[in-house]
Amino acid sequence: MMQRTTTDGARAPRADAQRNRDRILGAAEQYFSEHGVTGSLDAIAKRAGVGAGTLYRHFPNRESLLAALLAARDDALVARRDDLRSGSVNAADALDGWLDAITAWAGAFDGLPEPLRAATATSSSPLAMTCQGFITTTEEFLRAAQDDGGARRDVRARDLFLAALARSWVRGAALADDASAAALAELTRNGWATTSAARAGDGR
Amino acid sequence: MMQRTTTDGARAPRADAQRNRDRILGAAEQYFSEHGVTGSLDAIAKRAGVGAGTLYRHFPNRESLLAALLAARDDALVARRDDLRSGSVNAADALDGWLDAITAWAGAFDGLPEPLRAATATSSSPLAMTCQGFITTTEEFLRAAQDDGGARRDVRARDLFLAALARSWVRGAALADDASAAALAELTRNGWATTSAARAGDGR
DNA sequence: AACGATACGGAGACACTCTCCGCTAGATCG
DNA sequence: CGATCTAGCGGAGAGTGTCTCCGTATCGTT
Repeated sequence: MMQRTTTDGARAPRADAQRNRDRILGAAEQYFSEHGVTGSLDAIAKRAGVGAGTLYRHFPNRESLLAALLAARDDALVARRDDLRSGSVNAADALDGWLDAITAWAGAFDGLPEPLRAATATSSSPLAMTCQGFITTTEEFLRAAQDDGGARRDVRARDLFLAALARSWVRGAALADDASAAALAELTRNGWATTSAARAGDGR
Repeated sequence: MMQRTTTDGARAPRADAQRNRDRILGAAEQYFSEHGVTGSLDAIAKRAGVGAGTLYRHFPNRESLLAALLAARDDALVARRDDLRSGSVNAADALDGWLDAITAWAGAFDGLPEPLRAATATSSSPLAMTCQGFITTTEEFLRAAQDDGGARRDVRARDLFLAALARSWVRGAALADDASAAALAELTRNGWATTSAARAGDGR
């Protein structure tokens, strides 16, 4: 019998490898939830019942582990995007909803915004692709809102993405009570949305 | 001869202690500038030519070292505050200038916004007092701008402070080119300003 | 059953934080 | 100017975490 191959010609993964990978992801999900994204990787390996070497072979560094973890959640965000695309009467509301979704997503684990920001900068991290994708989606929503007259023309999607990340980052501060979260959400929306006289001034 | 005492009766610090303290601060300033605020404390001790114990006696943890470092810069920020208080025609511009000053201040070292945010949350850190002071000042500027009709009434000083910190945090991302910094500045201002005052005058 | 290929595990090298305590060297007093 | 008292020094080392290396176990195939 021929060995099973993946579509791109690589050999199928060994059964135990797949099992370990899943265990690690499960343990990591749990551990990061409890201790934030800076929790000990060795502790995750131990919790998963594998050696440190196994963990690092599957995920060479913290970022790639994080990326794998987030990949599982991508679906939810993509679904949200589709919901917003089809279900919103108002392009500005859709953009707003999308930015909220990103903010929530970036708050999945304590301390997550930091590596996400770093990834957005380096573009050579496993997280970078994910971020880039979401920036692109943000671009679509933004353009629609702009064409609709609901968003200022001098705003860039990348900056809105960063602002969403930043909101999530601030939220990590215990001080940022719920009121702060809401306040910053509104602050941000006021920042990009057009109001009656939307003649944006020159930025000085 | 009487021993020199400080005003509150404590004994004057020993000469070498003072010298070492200064050396540590100098080395830390340099090291943090080069490596960001997460740089190795032991390396700072070595660069300062003192033992690790000496460093930790003077500054029990990273935050207190940071706080001492920032205290030296407080003067500049206070001066800026006074400038803005007296020299601004427009209360909104003054607030804007103050928030810019805070953003710049929080960007003194790479990674500084993170401990500042944490300090703002815990209120039991040496950095917390500094932050609290600046929030209070922000409150003054904000109130003036609100009374002047230049800032929305539903904005809180604390949130503006956090937003300034967040801007500084985003700036740490290499991706955040200069355009992003300016864009976020404007985004923020549009967020809190009333529409009539949204257009920045000579905000400096 | 036998044999590669693949993956496992955990010891250990290295880095960093922070403490402990014997000793040094300022400060003060006679 | 010693003598003495003690604040302050330094660095070894314990604890924790990251990440690698390689002998060994296991999988999948023939």
